[in-house]
Amino acid sequence: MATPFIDVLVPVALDHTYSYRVPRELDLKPGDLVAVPLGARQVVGVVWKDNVDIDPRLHNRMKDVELKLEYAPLKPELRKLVDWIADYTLSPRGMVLRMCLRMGDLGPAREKVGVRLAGPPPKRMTAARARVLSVLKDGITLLKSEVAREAGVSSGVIDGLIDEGALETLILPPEPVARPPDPEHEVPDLTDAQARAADVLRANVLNKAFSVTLVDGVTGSGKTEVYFEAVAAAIREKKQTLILMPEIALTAQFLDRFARRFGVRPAEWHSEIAPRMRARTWSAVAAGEVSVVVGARSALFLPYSNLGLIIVDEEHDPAYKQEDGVRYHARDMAVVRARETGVPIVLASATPSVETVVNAKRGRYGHLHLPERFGGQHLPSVEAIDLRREGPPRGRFISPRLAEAVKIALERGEQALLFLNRRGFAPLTLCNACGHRMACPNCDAWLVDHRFKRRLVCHHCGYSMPPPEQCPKCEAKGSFVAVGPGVERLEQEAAELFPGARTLVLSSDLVDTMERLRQELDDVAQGRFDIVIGTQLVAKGHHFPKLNLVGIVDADLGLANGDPRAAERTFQLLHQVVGRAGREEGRGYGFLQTHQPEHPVMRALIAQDREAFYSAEIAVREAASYPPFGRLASLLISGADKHATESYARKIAAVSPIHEDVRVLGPAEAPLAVVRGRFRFRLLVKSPRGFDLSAYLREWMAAVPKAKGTLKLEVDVDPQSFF
DNA sequence: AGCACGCCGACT
DNA sequence: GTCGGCGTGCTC
Repeated sequence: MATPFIDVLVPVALDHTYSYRVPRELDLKPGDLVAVPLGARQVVGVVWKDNVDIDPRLHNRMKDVELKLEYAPLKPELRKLVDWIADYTLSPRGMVLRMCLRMGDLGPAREKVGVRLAGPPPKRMTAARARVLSVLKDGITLLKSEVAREAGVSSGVIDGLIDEGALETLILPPEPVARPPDPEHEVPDLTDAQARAADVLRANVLNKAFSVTLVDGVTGSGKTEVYFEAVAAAIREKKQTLILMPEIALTAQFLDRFARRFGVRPAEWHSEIAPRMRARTWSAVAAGEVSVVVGARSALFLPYSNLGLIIVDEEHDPAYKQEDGVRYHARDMAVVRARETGVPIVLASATPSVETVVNAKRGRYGHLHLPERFGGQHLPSVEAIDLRREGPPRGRFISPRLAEAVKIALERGEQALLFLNRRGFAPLTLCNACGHRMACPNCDAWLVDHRFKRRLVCHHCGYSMPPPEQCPKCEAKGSFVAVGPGVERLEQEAAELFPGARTLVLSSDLVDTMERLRQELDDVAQGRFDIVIGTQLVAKGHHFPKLNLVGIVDADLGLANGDPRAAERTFQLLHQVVGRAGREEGRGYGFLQTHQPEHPVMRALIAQDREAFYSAEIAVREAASYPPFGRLASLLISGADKHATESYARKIAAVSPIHEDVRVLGPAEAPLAVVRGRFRFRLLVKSPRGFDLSAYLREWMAAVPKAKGTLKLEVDVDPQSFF
């Protein structure tokens, strides 16, 4: 029986559901997708509750459900996830639902028209017509455009043949979003350690219950091969698998790797999928027609009809944290989704996050360790170059020892990678006459000199200006000097040190399309360059068979910023970069240029003693009650006026609920005190592990005066970045 | 007067 | 998030 009233959650910034009347002819149940009027518009929402009681005061305001959409209803597990994430992150439930409903526009499906032979050949035969008929011989059906291309004729020739009745047209069914993967397509030979790990994961999949397993192994140890066996098991069980990847830049080559193992590419999901494909993928996932989805964090919110396994690749990657809108960590929410759905989840990384390592040590997560590189490869040997004793000459950034090592590598016909996580030419432009530093007018940051683009650029707000002819302060002409290195400057230095070497700079601001980047990475892999100078971009994915030497130009960069996760991030990044060396031929070498070779991060990298780093870092976290030994939340208060912002921040701090377990620190100026012309203050909330920080924050937020004017308050539970 | 723009509150 | 209402201030 149709219920008279239902509650609908709409994808807008509202935490509460709205009630609607149900027209007699509609039968609606929780999870159903409906179109409802909202203000002047119509939106797609989801029935959250049926048979609801209505506040009589609402009766004259209530509207009717417009229609029910022909999609599978959102399952209870996904609706629970929406509620859970909204509750945890203090976001409006409607905004979390919105992430589930980003399904693009299905619109009227564009029909693909195929043609095939029919009836007698045409009366007048021409060479062009004969070619068309021969392309279509044996009665095969091809797309009109394919026939035109293969026969080398214009579509007019084909249309003519259709008009005469020699060909007939038919509407082709749309290509499926993804063909079914074949779990037996190319079963790999696994080492003993890999096979044992694969057995455990397969058993977890067959067990069909919630479990978390860390698969932990150095680059090249075959983590992917191992978890592919779990995926194969899920496919055999007719269950869907979600494989989360930190960035879309990585998915392209991953899809090929998947295709080698399973014979077909999986479905793909990220922000750059075109609307029509999005819509088709969304409904295919909901209908259970897709068995494996590879995607960025938003793929977590797809309406899987039959989810049986989740994989989080590179689980430590900071890109999993969404920093705007709903602030959630996709790895953590994936664990929640696995729990809500009752399925296994695999976290894979060569350098797992400290949180995950601690969970594994405590026995909450299973732990599979893959100790060795595949095919007997060795890990690169790593040495420190102490910049205090053997640094480069003034104004140079490549030390003599590193330069020598690069020369030797080049003589051997090997490639070298110089890693510097800094875009542009120089991070600071300084007037030699008066000491003036070129700063961003909108942010608390220096302008970065980008010589290729001939501009000074702010990396926080995008402001840019041409390099000034004269100092804006003392008006001296030609007095500016570049201070510090960026990748562009390294290229200049490399050109002087290694004349004749073919050098490529890889940096996100120099790449315009993913296609181009892929091409360049491929060129490197093919050995068309001798020296690669790169930022973060080169840390991931692609492997370069001829690369044997990695030089970290400034290993200390990133350690100095006072972020509690700085050491972990630096370790993960440098480990990953150094791991680029020697993956295929010979033994790789890594050099760390550092001012602090005794730092635990450097020591662990040099001794190849990962465990030493984790124990040191875990001890630091435990002593400071930092995550995972305590919990953090950050409140960022920003506004156009410094005093108004600070006083609002103080008001917020003043109404924080008193709780013996909770400490509220601040307000203090945020590390980047001004961004995009907005002043920023921060409050930090510390609580013990296991404390319900969300409930505490909700109680607090209820007492906070509403932000007026340009003031803004953002809450971040489990913040990852402290800028 | 007519309208562009920004701020606010409501949206069942 | 998005729209409309309303006030402010500027232009034809």
